[in-house]
Amino acid sequence: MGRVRQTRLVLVVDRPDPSAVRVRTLVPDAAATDDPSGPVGTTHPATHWPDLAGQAGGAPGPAPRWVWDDTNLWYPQALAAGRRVERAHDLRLARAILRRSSLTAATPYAAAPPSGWDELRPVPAAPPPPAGGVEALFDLLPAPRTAPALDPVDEVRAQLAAVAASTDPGRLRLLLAAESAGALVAAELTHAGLPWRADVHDALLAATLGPRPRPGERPARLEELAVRIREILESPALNPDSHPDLLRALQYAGVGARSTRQWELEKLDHRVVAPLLEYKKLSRLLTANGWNWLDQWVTDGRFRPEYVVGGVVTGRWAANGGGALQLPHQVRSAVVADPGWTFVVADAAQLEPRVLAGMAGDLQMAEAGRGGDLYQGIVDAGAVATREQAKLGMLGAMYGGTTGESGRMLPRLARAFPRALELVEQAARAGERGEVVSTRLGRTSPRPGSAWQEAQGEAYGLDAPPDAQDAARAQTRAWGRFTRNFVVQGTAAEWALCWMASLRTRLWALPPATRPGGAPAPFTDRAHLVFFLHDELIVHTPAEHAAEVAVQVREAAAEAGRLLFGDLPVDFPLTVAVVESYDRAK
DNA sequence: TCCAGGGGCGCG
DNA sequence: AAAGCGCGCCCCTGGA
Repeated sequence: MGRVRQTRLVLVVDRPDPSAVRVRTLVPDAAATDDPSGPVGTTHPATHWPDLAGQAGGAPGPAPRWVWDDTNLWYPQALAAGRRVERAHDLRLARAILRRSSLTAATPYAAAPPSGWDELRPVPAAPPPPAGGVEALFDLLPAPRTAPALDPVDEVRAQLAAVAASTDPGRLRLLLAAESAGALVAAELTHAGLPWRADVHDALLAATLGPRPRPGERPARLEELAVRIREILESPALNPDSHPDLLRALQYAGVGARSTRQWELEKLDHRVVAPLLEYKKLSRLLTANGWNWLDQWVTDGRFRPEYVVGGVVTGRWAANGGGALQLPHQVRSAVVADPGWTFVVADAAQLEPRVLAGMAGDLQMAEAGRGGDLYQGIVDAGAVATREQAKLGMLGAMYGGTTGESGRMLPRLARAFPRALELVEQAARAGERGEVVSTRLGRTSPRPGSAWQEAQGEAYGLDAPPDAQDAARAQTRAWGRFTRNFVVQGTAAEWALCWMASLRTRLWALPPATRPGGAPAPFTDRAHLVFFLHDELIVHTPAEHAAEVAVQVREAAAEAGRLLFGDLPVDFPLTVAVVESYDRAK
């Protein structure tokens, strides 16, 4: 880009003592230059930090980048007070990346002994305030817990220096920006919540399980099934929830089950199988997403899980509470847009193999994925005969599968797409040697644990037991499968972060609904993200803006592709659906 | 009575 | 059809 960038303020916020919030200014922005040595600017004593966020955010020129120890300690309060932050740098998340990245391995930052910054654990996001009570409630929110000894100005300078001294500052800078943007999105997702119709959910449960039972009792439908199972197995005291109990009863009745797993039971020819599978299915619905779940997780028509950014080793998000990333398709009909609003549900098609094509620079695979269905493209390229074979084969390549149809496809795929297949093979070999691997942007896998190392050493000692070598070999392969998958899953997670970060900015530029809501609405008065699931997201939007949102979602995906892979011609097509409820997508 | 771990299953 | 990767959460069991 040829244009001159305007200086973006970097504002470092912390709470050195309980009575004051301190905001210090660093210039220039980390994104504009690698120079971390700007002077420390003014200090603003304050007790009401969202006002500062609001003032700084309203200043002319580019919005500042806020630097803080942990997004969850600062941002939920600002959101509750109606303030939106445009850019951030989360020191805890950035540190976790930089301390382990192979790109910074040669820097003093990576070599330094552990400090208090390494001990920071994710904190739960502050729960959103109940509707109406915002101003009064705000000052009661707990104080941020920054340890006084940990100076965020020192830390951010050290991080910027590490990035500048790394083997690829551009990639790391993008990764840190994306990770922090993800932290903002995660806080906003919790703040906004996923629209959830408790009445629809309750009706669904009642239709499937029977009316809500008294605490401690089984719903009627489930109880009927339990009775039938006991009759068929002639085991009057059987508790079908107890695996050992159930397995014993199955064996005693001569059913021939080796476990109580669904797919094992399905293979058996016995009249207990049908009611038992039905019982397990309904039981799962009841315990995982039944009335208790509804009571605990849905309030004011919103499901507000807590997302844990970087909670998975690969860089994927995890979630706490409510099983947010495991929402069964069975209950998605309860996810209903508000009146006058609608959902735009977008899903990145075959994200992981596309990311692999990009990383490997595999132009043949990129060509196979041009525009449409990558798996069909693999068939059309003549590599395999059917779409299902292409899918199984690619999954096997990325997960390390060796058996069955999946394994049989590997040689053909390797012939057609040598670069892509070679990349995952290399990653697997590195893992088997105990080495680390890295994603496109530089997130690096952990080293195997000490138990792994010891098992490797012991297996080849003089007095090693005969099966120690087998066990060690199995562990070796398992770690290879992990590193093989790490590069793909981790890079896909980076793509998704860039996608969301770009979309977040684009949605903010859209107009508010013509009929705004009542409560403070830093961003929920217009199209906004309400759900994220690895390669899929949901935007809740005023119905009149849905078409524009669909355009922006696609453009954000294209932008994410360019950010990760530059001019390499890898497409990232989306499946986009404009729907009133989540179950109507796909 | 508490808690770790296994079995199982939901999601990508 | 599960397998090969990554998760969270449920129930139950068995040991402290």
